Amino acid sequence: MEIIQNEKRLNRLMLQYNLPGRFRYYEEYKPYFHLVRFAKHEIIYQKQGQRQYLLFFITGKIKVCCDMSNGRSLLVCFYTSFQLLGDLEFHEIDTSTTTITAVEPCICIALRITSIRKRLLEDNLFLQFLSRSLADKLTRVSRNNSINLLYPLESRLASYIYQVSENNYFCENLTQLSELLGTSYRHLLRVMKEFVSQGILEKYPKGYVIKDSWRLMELAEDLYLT
Amino acid sequence: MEIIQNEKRLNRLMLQYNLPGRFRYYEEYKPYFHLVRFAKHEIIYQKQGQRQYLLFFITGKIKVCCDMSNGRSLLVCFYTSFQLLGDLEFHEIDTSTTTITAVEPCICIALRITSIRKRLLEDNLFLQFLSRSLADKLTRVSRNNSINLLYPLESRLASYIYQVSENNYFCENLTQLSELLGTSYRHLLRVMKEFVSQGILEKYPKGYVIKDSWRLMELAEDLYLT
DNA sequence: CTTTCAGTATGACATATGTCATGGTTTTGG
DNA sequence: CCAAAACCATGACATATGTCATACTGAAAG
Repeated sequence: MEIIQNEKRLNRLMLQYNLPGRFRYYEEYKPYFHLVRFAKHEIIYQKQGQRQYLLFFITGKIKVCCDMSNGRSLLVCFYTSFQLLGDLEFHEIDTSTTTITAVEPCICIALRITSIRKRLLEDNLFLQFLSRSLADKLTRVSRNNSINLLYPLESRLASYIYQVSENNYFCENLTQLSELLGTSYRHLLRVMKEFVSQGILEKYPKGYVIKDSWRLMELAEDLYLT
Repeated sequence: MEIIQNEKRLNRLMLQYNLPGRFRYYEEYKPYFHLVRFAKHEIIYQKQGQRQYLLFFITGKIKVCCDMSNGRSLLVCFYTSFQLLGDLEFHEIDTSTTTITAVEPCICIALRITSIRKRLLEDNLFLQFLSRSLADKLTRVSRNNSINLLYPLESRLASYIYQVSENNYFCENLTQLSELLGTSYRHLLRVMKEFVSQGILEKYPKGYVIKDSWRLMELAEDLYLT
């Protein structure tokens, strides 16, 4: 996380995304807002520890994964538009460990909450926002789960590739990806090959090129969508 | 939903479950609290419409299902201990439609919110509670999803049977159940048969008897747990 | 430069699950 | 009481997915 020293831009963004309207005591918190940037692949949130910040995700793309007790990690969803991050962690629930990673460079507004946490608990505008954010996520996650259960790997993989690719180029560690999608490496490879033979992807020594972006989207079945 | 006219019991339960401590303006809401009972199999929450109540689930057992756009319905989880119901609906999100059914007779405290909704939005104690409740659910649902993805139907079915059975007797509409578990009727039958052949269940003309409750629990893998 | 290791790739086989056809049984509406 | 509908049951076959063994490759470490 790199802090961007640009007061003007910070203020512009805060207005643009209506941050003042989301806090009753906005003025009090003002000194604790910072404009920050995350590099591609940088980890934004992980486990405990990182709880000193609440993040307002502004632009870029992030990937949310759920860390399992057996050490595995499963994809939950992607976000590409305004979101509150750290809402779960705000409640200091330890049983949940999600890891949020920047898929593309991201701009966020960070609110350092260590010293204002107590005050935020009295801020009903903020609490409404927090609660609404959680409600939205719950809705989304429930829906995604159902789709996960109902559709084959093909859909999840198509959606994943569609979302993380840049310039129609897809290149990721497939071993890790199989973990993320909750499947076996073997099977992942099979489906990748299937995509290739269907002319959706084309294999290169390093990574794949998307040849039929439209078809990929069709297969994705609205999964993991933002 | 049947209202139980028993002021004394209502007050006792409200104290026991610390309802006064969950609202800043508790006294204002007092006239809107009611003690209610749901019969076994009665629908507690469904779609829109039912939003005039917030429910504090006290005793019994309930089943939460997610209604899909294609008309299907998928099991989300069970609850057997204190829970807030209607938190999602409180935010008036239409995309989410969950149905909550009483698996066993239930006692709840209903709070009629039609006239106090606005006031509740200013009640930061309540908002904290609401938000915390949503955070817990989100955590749980994420976890269950992952398990769903990682374990075979066997686990989900075992957990389901374990939870809805009474006196070691299990008797439900298997066609509906297959829908609920996101699988095919055929496959459900197969696994049921498997349980029988393993001596976990015993088939009777009407329903099944659990012979090996312990094994069933083992198979359940902590799924759908409360 | 060689060894090691992580990542890639593939075949063979097993298991989990879905689909379809078909028939039996029970419930229910008339 | 009969017919229709809903539910239960099972076989055959297809597809989705997992497991294991094995081998190749390129990059990192010594």
